[in-house]
Amino acid sequence: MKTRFWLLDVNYEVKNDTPEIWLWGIDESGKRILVVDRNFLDYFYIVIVEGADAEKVVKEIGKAHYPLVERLEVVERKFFGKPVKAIKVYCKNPDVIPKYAKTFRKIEGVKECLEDDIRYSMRYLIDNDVAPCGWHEIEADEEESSALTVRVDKVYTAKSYPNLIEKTEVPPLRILGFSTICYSREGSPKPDRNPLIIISVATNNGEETQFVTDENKNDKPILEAFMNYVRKFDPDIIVGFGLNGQDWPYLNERCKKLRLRLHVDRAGTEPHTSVYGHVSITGRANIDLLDYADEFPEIKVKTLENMADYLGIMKIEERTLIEDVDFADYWDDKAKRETLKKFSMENTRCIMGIAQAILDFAMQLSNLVGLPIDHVGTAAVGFRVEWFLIKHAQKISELVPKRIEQPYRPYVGAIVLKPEPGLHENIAVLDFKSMYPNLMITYNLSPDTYISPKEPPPKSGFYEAPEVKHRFRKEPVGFYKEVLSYLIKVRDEIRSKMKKTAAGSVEYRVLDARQKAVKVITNASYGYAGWIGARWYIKPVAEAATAWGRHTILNAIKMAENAGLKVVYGDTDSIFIKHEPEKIDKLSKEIEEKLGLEVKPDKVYMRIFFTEAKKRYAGLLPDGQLDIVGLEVIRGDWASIAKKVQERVLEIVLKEQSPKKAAKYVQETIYELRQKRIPYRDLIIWKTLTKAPEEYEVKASHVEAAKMLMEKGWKLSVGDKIGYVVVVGTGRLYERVKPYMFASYDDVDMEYYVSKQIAPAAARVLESFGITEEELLGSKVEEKETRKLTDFFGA
DNA sequence: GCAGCCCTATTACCT
DNA sequence: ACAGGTAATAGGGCTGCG
Repeated sequence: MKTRFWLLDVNYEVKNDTPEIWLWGIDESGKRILVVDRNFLDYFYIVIVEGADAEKVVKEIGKAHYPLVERLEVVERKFFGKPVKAIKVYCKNPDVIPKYAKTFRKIEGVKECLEDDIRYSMRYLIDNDVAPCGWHEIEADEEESSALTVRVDKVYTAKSYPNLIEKTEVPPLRILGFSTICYSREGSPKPDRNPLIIISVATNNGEETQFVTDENKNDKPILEAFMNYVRKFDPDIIVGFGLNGQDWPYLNERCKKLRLRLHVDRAGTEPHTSVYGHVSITGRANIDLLDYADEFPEIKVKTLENMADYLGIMKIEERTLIEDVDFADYWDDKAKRETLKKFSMENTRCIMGIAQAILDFAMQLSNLVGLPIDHVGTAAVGFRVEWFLIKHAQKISELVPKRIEQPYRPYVGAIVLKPEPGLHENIAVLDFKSMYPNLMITYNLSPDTYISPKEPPPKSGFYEAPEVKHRFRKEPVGFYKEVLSYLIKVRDEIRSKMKKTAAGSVEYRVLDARQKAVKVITNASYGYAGWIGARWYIKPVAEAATAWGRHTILNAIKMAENAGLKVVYGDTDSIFIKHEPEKIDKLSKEIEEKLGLEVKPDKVYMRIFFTEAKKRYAGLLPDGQLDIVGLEVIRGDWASIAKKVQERVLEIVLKEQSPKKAAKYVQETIYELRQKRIPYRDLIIWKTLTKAPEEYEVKASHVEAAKMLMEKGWKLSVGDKIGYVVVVGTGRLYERVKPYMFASYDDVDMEYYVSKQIAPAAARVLESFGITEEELLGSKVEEKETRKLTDFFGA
């Protein structure tokens, strides 16, 4: 019978050298199903040396008799666009492939083995055009009494391969979110000594539950209760914040210690860490929302509360936040324990809210890229692009290259113009639409169209990049060009469909998530091309893209100037010019005609302020919004107080055009700070630990703060953000810092924040208007104070 | 011993 | 573990002072 299902998760098992693909899905009636497919043979390729005899290699392998080789097939494929002869080696057991590939490489006439590094489950998805988070139809028999002990409504045996069907909707899914609190007085909790004291769970049917230990902090019962709850609710998706790095490893270890089996999946196995460091829970999708925090660069410190605040789920001001250091105190103090419980439940509520905001995107990304939803989040951008490419390579018979370790060789990038410092009125921004992807399309820049210097020019012609002189065939259409054209076309289609869909409807939301996913992959394509870790890395491809980019913008600038439009700034693919609508209109048309790339008039600033520096400016938009770029306001490594002051200064300067008023405001804030009336949180400075503390060549504040945390038992790792404050004392700056949780307000050195935070941030703007840092430094305010006193005494 | 200079390490931004 | 271009701060080495 035919069955239609939406694919949630995939895994494989090997039984007696026979592999089985397990497709976990939800059918149209909402039943949870498992389809077992035993029909698909795994394989890899042997590439034959040019001119060598493939049949001879086939015979050679046959002679040695490899029992797990099922079949050999001589095929024609392409490798970097060039035709190659290859042998497709079908194997009974996918797990022997790496070993066989290694062995066969040594046979005479064999150039190399390829695609032996593609996992069986991914191979299955790619070859059969099966997409996670998408609908499929399959011919399958129901197993009446399955021998499998799996938690689903129905088990099927596949009789055909699945067929992709067009259907955008997502079936109703059961979603469970949870967060945990551990008890520790010795720094970071460790599973062998510290119990879990609270587990807060919520589900998308509105249920909220807390599992809280007794006075003895005996967590065995609550762990059992939690697992029972999960199995009973039987979620399709489990969400949390920091699940892969924190919760699951901790739960795993803790259960081991308590001699419990961590059983939360649909097949009776334990959660296990898999590719890209994601934790896999068989039959369910385990989604760590922390992985999606990177999609929001505005969130500087990637914490649950910051993310929830940013997404408008729960405002920080409306919460009582409790630091990890204080968990034990809150628990031990009966009066405060309820606050801790409330905090924990709120965390889970935040998780459910964020999940709602992100799941559509995650599903669309998974569906587009082809990686199962639980992998796609943990996979770095480069790998997402790569899987999308691999999926496409299969369709055009292009073999997937091996990842080769390469030395880092830098190349020249984009052009940035020096701005015309100071204030400007009515400035329009003209942007090239997706410049790099479009350049790659226009000039057919691709790994498979590149002509190396030793090759003769092809008859069908070639494009030669300016400056760097790299050549690319005009024909045939390159791999990248094909993929990028498809992405751009699809995104346009989605967006026009969105216009016909009611904004706010479910379909609209899904479409919007889809177009965002497409955009993310499109925009990352140039970066991928220049990434030395890329399987399809060919430096000249990226180098030619930037060369054409420089050529394009320099020409655009020339045209603007010839049209009598002064260019006041520009960066990579944008030019900032005086807003003269008719001239700009004409210019846009000329650029499109002569340079073959689309431009779009972007913003028009009523007023814009440029510093002396590139990449740092602030503009006032017609709706009164400030657009701040590169300045301290948007940097995460400045104290909030300095950022707030600078933002207000910019607002006064741009809206009221009164630098004097701004200066006065700065002096007042400095006064407030010295009076200790500025909240402590506004004085914390956050910096990322980019390597292990001992690897630093020079002493640095955040590293010293990190060391103090580690000494007190806190586990820190590379990538963590360290929050610290500067305290009073002598010596170097790094000798006067403390992790913010360890210092008190009275320790803080206000003069540091005056002279090294507020003053420079404000002066960055105000010095353009003749107000120096010294003037801001509060001397006048102090004078006033002193004068008052002298006046008093003098009277 | 330290101010002043210059260079480098470090971080986080822009497109 | 997508690219290069850029700004800004603090550390650290060195010179030269007296």
